[in-house]
Formats: sequence, structure tokens, C-alpha cells
Amino acid sequence: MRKSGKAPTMSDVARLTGVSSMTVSRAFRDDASVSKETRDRIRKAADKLGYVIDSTASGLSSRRTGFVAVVIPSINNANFADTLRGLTEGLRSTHLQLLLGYTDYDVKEEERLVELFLRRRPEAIIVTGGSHTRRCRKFLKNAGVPVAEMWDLPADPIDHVVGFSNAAAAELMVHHFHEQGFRRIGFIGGDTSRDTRGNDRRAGFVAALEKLDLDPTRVVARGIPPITMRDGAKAMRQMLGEWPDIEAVMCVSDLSAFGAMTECQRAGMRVPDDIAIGGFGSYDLAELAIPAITTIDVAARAIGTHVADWLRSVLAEGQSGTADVTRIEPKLLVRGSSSR
Amino acid sequence: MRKSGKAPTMSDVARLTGVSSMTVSRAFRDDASVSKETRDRIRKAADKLGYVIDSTASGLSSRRTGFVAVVIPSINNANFADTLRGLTEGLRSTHLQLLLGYTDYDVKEEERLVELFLRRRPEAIIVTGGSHTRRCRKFLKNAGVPVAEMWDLPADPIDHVVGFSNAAAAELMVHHFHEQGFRRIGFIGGDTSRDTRGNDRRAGFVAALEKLDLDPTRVVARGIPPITMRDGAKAMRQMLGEWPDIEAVMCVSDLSAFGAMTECQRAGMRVPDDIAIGGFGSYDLAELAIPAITTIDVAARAIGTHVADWLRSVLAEGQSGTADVTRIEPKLLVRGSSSR
DNA sequence: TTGAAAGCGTTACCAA
DNA sequence: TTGGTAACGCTTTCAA
Repeated sequence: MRKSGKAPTMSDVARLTGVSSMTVSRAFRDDASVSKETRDRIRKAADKLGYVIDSTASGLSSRRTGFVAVVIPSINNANFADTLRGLTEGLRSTHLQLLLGYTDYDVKEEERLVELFLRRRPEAIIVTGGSHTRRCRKFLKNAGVPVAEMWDLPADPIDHVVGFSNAAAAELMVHHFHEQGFRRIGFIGGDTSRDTRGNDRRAGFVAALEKLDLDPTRVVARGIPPITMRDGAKAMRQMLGEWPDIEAVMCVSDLSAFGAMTECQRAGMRVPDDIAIGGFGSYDLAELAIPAITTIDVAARAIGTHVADWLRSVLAEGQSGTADVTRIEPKLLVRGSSSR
Repeated sequence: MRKSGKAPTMSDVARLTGVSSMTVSRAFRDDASVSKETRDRIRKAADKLGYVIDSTASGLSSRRTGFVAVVIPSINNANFADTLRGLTEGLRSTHLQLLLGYTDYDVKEEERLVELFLRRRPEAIIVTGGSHTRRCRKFLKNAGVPVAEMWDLPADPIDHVVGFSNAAAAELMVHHFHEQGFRRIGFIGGDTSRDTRGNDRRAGFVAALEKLDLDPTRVVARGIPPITMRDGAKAMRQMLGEWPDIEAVMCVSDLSAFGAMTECQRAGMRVPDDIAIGGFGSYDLAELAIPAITTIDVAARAIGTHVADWLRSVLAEGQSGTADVTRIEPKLLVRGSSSR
């Protein structure tokens, strides 16, 4: 059913309508001045021919591709999906279109994607996190277009930032555990190789315990980030084996927290009576699990909205909008898994 | 930090190297014949200038954009993420790059995306499902490039198909319930407006019950697809209210099944002793829930792999590869939530 | 309100 | 192995 003949061009539409191709071009951009009548005739002819404008050509000519490159770690994550939703909605009224890629939490893959995306001449680039390979950093710095880093507060920002402190977020949970009277507190996360935000959370966890003069060594790191429910369960088994006296465990994500909790339950322990559990990310799962899991909400959608707002203003001003930092404040949501 | 001067072009690199821009062009495509020595000089000059090839221009000139448009319903769904992974890996060795969009299960949004993507002159288009708006169907038929519909078995395929029968998959679950001795069987899904694959599952459910001479009216439809865990919980509350004698419930997805199950547990019921539950999609959650949830595995990743295989062969042959149907067989995974 | 001409940055094609 | 020239399909710019 696939037609092989080449696609019609503006000239074809112009010829059929009896106007110049310039007029066709104008008719397809709403702003231009074309008489309503000719515009209608042009539209009709275009429909008849099955004409579809070629943004490859218009992008080359106008130097505006309409692309915004977005790089996120995963396309199977409710938090990043929320951020993307905020972005998508915030850009709906513009001519901008997302060019989306995912890295699987691998900065080397991020570098590859950024390089590929740069060839597409995006009008802006949005990346997740503040840790990049040296080459990737160079790409971003020399991109010649606005760059936003989100989901983190990089020490040395490239351009604009919308994010939060993962370390501070982890502290929230530690302090909550402490207030509940827990003293032997552990952390479950992935191996340290990849997920830099996860590492920041662990670092925040350790720092918070040290400040409280508590033992910060009850840490289990296993599984390739993002760690799964299953990884969380396995890690909890290990945690209970090494430190049977553990009172509370913070997990790097709600998913691993759920896995960890079910592992406790399978082992016949009661949550939170025998052990308290905390997660991260405010997933639906944390709310519906029995008991519901205490978690941290990072306002993922708001991050996307903020980035979109910034983008619109920067691209409107046509120039260097202020490269500032929008700081998001994570919130602790206390639930049954950690309150007694 | 954003440089404003315009990006260097091939001519700039050519001038700096002392060759023609044609030679630079060749040097950047591995196949072409350029002496190793000049190629190295060119690469060096390019690095120095921070030159990045412009695929907008090369796409226009070569008529190969390197894009494969992919439209999926959601970017927060483990199943579609698996399919995408299969696709991504299957295309890694090629020059192809995914141009990804999501519809939120809205065929009108699918139409919008397909139209936008067509302007980017993709070399192929992959959509999810076999139900499209009339206009969208027309776009796809006239696209002039290979089209694949996946995750479904459309009655009237546009081109290539890699999918499975959602109705038949639902039948698997009904038959399993029946073999376990259940007779009063219900279905929980979203409202019927959007998710066509969910609707197919419900239709398969009803048909299977009718064939078994059982009452097929115990159906709760609520929530905008994709229905959430919370929707599943609410639906179960309604189900238990209307049909307190219900013995087994099939849910349109594992997420709603989990929500439904927790609702039963909150109501003090035991699963599966008091009520059996089945889901769909083989999520990690179904395996880790207590009890583990019986589900249906649709080989999501294999779907992506098959599409990639087809794509490689079609684009290699340069021509109309066979537009056939690759049929996937869903598998039932029996677990504690439905076996007694 | 419309049109003609000159690019945009690359590659196809033909020559050397 | 290299280079010159003419597209690719559109928009910018200047004129009418």
C-alpha cells in the first residue's frame, strides 16, 4: 500500500493552485499575510495532493528546527514521566517538539545521545542530573543553545538549573526516623557505579547519621541502578542477615522500598512494628501498599513545568535568558510504614 | 557560557584543512574513500573548531533523515518500555534514531503526533495498536515509508504488524479461572472511551464467559485508561458492593490488579481463599506482591525486537519488504493470587 | 498581498 | 583519492 513516488513539494501545490511557492509557504505559516481566499485554495490543493510540509527543509532554511532535545535516565519511571508531562504541557502552545532520549542511567550513553542530538540542531537541550562525562560537558557548553540541567543542584552548572538536593532529601528521611525513636538505621541502594542521584541520596544519608552521632555503616549497595523491587527484596535479605538488629531502613526509591518491605513480610516481620521502611519518589505504589510506605515527594511534574517556563521565556527573548537556579523543596510524606 | 556565533560548517573545516568540503563530507561518513592521512587531519580540524555535522542539511540532501518515528501510548509503562528497549537495541547497529512520542491513549493525540512526525520525513513509522482516526489512517497509508502496527492484530492492517490478540489473552485468564473451579467471574477495566486494547481484553473476557455459559455481566468500568492502582482499588470496592458473591476477578492490568487486591485485603478478605485475582502485563509488581498475582506475559520486548528485525530488512532491501503479520503468543503465568 | 532570487549546509553525480 | 557543480525543499530578503 506504500506509494513509492516522491512526496509532493510546495512547487507542486503552487502549480496546482496557480500561485508562487512563496505564497504556499506563507499560507502554511499562520502569521503571514495571504488573502483568505487564496489560502483556502492552497489548503485544498495541498489536501488533494497529500502534501505535508518538510520540516527538514524549513529547518535548514529558517535555522529553527523546532526541536528541544531532552535526555532522561529512563522511560519507565513515574517520576521522569511526570517531569516530561510538565514539559510537554508547558510547551504545547509553542512550535517546539521534544526530541526524547533515555540513557539507562549511563553517562556514557548520555554523551552519545547528546552528540547525536546536537546534529539535529535543537533549539535547546535539557539533561537530567549534573554529572556528565568531560566530553559531554564540552558538547553542552559549546552547544550554542540554552541548556538546562534538572533533578539535581550541580556544583558547577552549565547554564540553567531546575532541581533539588538529593542529599538534603535523604536527610529528611533520616531525621524522621530519628524523631520516631529509631537509632539503628540502614540504607538500601544500587551499586555505586551509575546513578549519581542515588549516590547523592546515600551520601546525604551517611552525613545525616554522622551529624546525629549514629552509625552510618549499615548500607547495602547491590543491583544495577535503577534497582528493581526484586533488588530491594534481595538487599533487605542481606541487610537482615548482616544487621539483624536494624530498626529502620531507607531505600533509594519506592520500588526498592516495596520489595524490601515484602521481603520483611515474607520473613514474618511486621512493618512498622518490627522494622520501619522509607522510600523515595512518591509513587502510587507507596500509597497503596499495605502498610502504606513513607516516602519523599520531589514535585517531579513541577520540575518539568519550570523548565518549560524558562524555555519559553529564553526562546522568546531570543537571547540569553537568565541562567539561574530554580530550587525545588522535596517533601516528606509520613505513612504507616514508619510511624508508630 | 552560551556562544552566540554561528556554528562552523563543512566549508570551515575544509578551509582549515586545505581540502574541498566534499572531502570533508566523505571523511565524516565511514564508507567513503578518503586517505587515512587526510581523514585524520580533517577530524583534527573539526575537533578544533567544535564542528558538529548538521543532519538537517544532510537529511535534506540525501533524503535520509535517519529517523524512525515511534508512537506509544505511555512513557510510564513497563511493557512499552520493554518494547522500546527491544527496538532500541535492535537498531543500535544501524544509522537509525528513534523519534519518540506518546499519546496518553488518545487516538486524536496520535493523529496529531503522526502528522507532526511526518513532517520530519522519518524513514519508517511505528504505531501502537490498530485503531486510528480516519485522518491518521490516511496519513499512515500515504506516508510513503514502511509502517508497522504493534501490540495488536488489526482486522485491516496498514502495512506490517507485530502483535497479539488481546481478546485471546483475556480468554486465557478466564479459562484458568474456570479450571480452578470459579464460576462467578468479574472484570475490572477503565472506561470504554480510550484504551482500545483494554476494550479488546474486556470483549475477550465477555466472549469467553459466554462460551462457557457463565454470566458475563460482572464488569466494572471506571477510570481514564490507563487505570491506576487507585482506580483498581475503587473498582474492586464497587465490584464487591454490587456482586458480593464474586469468586474471581480479572483486571485489565497488573497495576489495577494490585490495587484491587489491596482493597480486598483492607476489607479483611483473603486472596485467593475468599477471592481470586488476575492481572495483565507481567509486571515486577505482580511477582513481588503478597500473594504474587497471576498474570499474562505478552513478550513486550520481543515485539520490539521483531519490529527492529523487520525494519532492518525492509530498509536494507531498499524496497517493499513483505508486509506480513508476526503473531506473538501471550502466556499465562499462574501464581498464588488465583491458585488453590 | 504576491513574487523572484539567493541562500541554508549537506550530498549525488560526474570528472579528473 | 579528490574536486566542482547542481540539487534537496524550504525561507529570507528585497521588490513590485
